[in-house]
Amino acid sequence: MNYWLIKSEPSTYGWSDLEKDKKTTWDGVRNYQARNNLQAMKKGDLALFYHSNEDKAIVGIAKISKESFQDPTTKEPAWVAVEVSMHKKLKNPVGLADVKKDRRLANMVLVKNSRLSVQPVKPSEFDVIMELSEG
DNA sequence: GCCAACGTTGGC
DNA sequence: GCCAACGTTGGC
Repeated sequence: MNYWLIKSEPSTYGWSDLEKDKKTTWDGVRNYQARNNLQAMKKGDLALFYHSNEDKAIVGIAKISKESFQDPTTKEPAWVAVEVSMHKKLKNPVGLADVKKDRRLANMVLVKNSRLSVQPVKPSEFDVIMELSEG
């Protein structure tokens, strides 16, 4: 089981949208590194759901419910999408500032390469996020 | 709204 | 194959 972090601007598609939809197609990724991460996702993997720009916080956990397939928003075979389902809302959002404050998370991709929209997360990092979300 | 960081494009 | 120019993302 692998862990990931997916980013979205809440005004474009936020956690509340996923709660309403229950599941959604994670498409529109046009970055090779992010694409490679999408392709590496396995059914049942968990992904932290991060709100960029407005919130700057991890707000929930999504579950990969369908492994990578052709991105329906383009004909170019280079790009793929996955389907994610609503899994669990965090008790408390974990803000970017909280992540940066915690020494155990100093090497998170979110900190090191904040622009990457689909990131791998280490199990140990995932555990720390869970701990922080408990308040 | 600004700008730094990063990725991509295209001329040479 | 290098690198300057440009566009985009996202934190502040």
